[in-house]
Order: sequence, then structure tokens, then C-alpha cells
Amino acid sequence: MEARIEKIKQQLQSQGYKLTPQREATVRVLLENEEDHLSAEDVFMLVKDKAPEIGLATVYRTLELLSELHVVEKMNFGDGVARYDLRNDSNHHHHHHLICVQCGAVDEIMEDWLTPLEERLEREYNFKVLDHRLDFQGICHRCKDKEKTDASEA
Amino acid sequence: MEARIEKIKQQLQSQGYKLTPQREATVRVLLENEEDHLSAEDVFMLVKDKAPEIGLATVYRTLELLSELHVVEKMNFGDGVARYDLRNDSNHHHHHHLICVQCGAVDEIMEDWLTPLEERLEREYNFKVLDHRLDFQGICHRCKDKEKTDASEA
DNA sequence: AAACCTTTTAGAATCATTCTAAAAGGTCCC
DNA sequence: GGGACCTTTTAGAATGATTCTAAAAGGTTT
Repeated sequence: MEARIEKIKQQLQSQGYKLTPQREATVRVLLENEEDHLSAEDVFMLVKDKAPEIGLATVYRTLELLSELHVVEKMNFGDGVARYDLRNDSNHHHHHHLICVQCGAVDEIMEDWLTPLEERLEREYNFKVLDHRLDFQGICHRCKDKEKTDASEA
Repeated sequence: MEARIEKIKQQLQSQGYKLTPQREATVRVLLENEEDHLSAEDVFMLVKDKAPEIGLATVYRTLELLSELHVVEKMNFGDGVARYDLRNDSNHHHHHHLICVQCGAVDEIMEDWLTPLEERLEREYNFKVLDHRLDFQGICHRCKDKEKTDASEA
């Protein structure tokens, strides 16, 4: 944990920014909730526990800054709230989302299924791929199981 | 054109809705701009030319309604505005986006590359796929050509 | 400690979208 | 033909996420 904070500190400093206490608190929240896709509001509420005097605007600015430095990834699942995810070396560019239309859960797939497609794009469409996103909407295994249980109970 | 309006009219009526003049004007705008990804605001301004008395809320409600009936597809490219696209039988479910980070253009690929992946998802992840989206961020062929030209001129 | 940075704060402002209450239009039935 | 009863529209207010602003606070450099 400390090592990763240190690394982010250096990324900030290399661009002339400082790791202020507010920024550090924000980064810690992100590290502690690495599996989740937190909204700015979520982050704000969690950071408030550590540093109650922090403002929402500061959290927004920090997330925006970290996003520019590619420390976090800003995402949009179409529900009107931006969500932020810490990038680490292993999941970088290789995760896709399963979005459940019933319960709203967002699961991840950590496999990279798109490399062959990207190669084809560059070849056939002359398009230089920098990033991608692949989301599936549907019904997650939990809701499917629940449906089955409900049906047998009825 | 008229045939397609007629078809949409029937889709509405089959669910108990009517094709009011405002809705028809909205649908016509969508048909006339089928290649574009219009925002609600864009649609509103274009509809105003045909029917100046229409309200923005009506456009929103109409687009929402058409979206529920799967006549249009509501999309989100992460720029804070929802965009709406007419669905027709040929592009239904089979288009992906090439979003240029340099000029902002959005091109479409009309091939379906994901069927094998969807089958795998249902099998391995027990996830019932209803819809998907696949977007690539990168540099489009136009900007690449432009770069090349600029470089040789310099 | 004065001058000069960057950063934070609180709250106002903005912008897309949704809600609300009232009005308008149709349709059915007598 | 006129109510009663629908759905739909309208204008404008309300909401909610995000951004801006002006003032204050902290650090650094001299």
C-alpha cells in the first residue's frame, strides 16, 4: 500500500504536482476499494471519514488530475454518474464489464479478448487504437439464480 | 421514408401509444439524420424548425419512449450528453464505434465481431447477454493522413 | 516576514435531464 | 353535441452531477 502511494506521489511530482493530505486521503480510499467502481460522490463520502474537512470540489479535482495522469480511469456506464477506477499494471487495458440490467451490479472480466480485433482494425480500417471499452448488458448469474429460486418457491 | 414512419407508427400503436405530430416531427428528424449521433439538444433544435412550438421535455420524452420500444438506441460517449440513434434491421446489435480522440469523429463498423464472445460469456460466466457496446478510442484514418501530409509539408 | 506559488474551501453557477401542474386533444358513450 | 375520461404536451421549476469563482490557507523563496 505505502509503496503504491509512493509511486503515485512520484507520478504527481514528475508533473509538478504535490501529494497533499487531501489527495493522499483520496488515493487511499481508491486503494482500499480497488475492486469497486466508485463514483465521485462515493469517494467523497469515504474520504470524509478520514478527512472530514475536505470539499466535494477537491475530490472532483483530484480525480480529474489523477485521470489526466492515467493513475485512475474515468468511466461512464450510462447511469449519469462518472466512475473512477485505479489503474494498475496488470489490469491496464484488459478488462471488460458485465452490467446487470436487473440489479445494476458491474462485474469485470480480466481477460483480453480484443487484441485480434484491434490488429484487424489497424489493418483494415487504418485506425490507430489507443484504448477500448467493451461492456455487456444483461442478467448476471446472481439474478439468474434468484429467478430460478423464486420460481421454484412459487 | 414514409414506409419507415408507418412502421414506427405501428410499433407505437402496438404498445398503446400514438404517433402525435410532435412525435412524428421528431422521428422525421431522426430519419433525416440517420448517419449522425444526435444529442437530445441537437434533435430539439432540428425539430424546432418543423414544429416551433415543441418543448424540450417532449423531445426528451419521445426519445425515451422510442428508446424503450427499441426504435432508437440511447448512447453515451462519456462527454456528458446522451446521444440517440435510429435502429434499423441491418445495423441492429451489430455496430461498434471508432472514436477519434483527435477530431472527435465517431465512425461505425457494421460487422458483428462479438457473437463468439457472447456465447462464451453465457457458457463460462452464466451471464445472459441482452446487449453490448464496443468502442475503440484512437486516431482515425483522416487524422492519420493529415498528420502524414503535415509532416511532409514541414 | 514579504512576495509568490499552488491548493483548498464553500458556495454559487452551469448544464443535461426530469418532474409537475395545468392545459389541450381525442375518443367513447349517452 | 356534450360530458367523462384518456393520453399527450407545454412551460417552467426542480434535481443532481459537475464545474467555476473568489477568498483563504499553506509552503517556498528571498
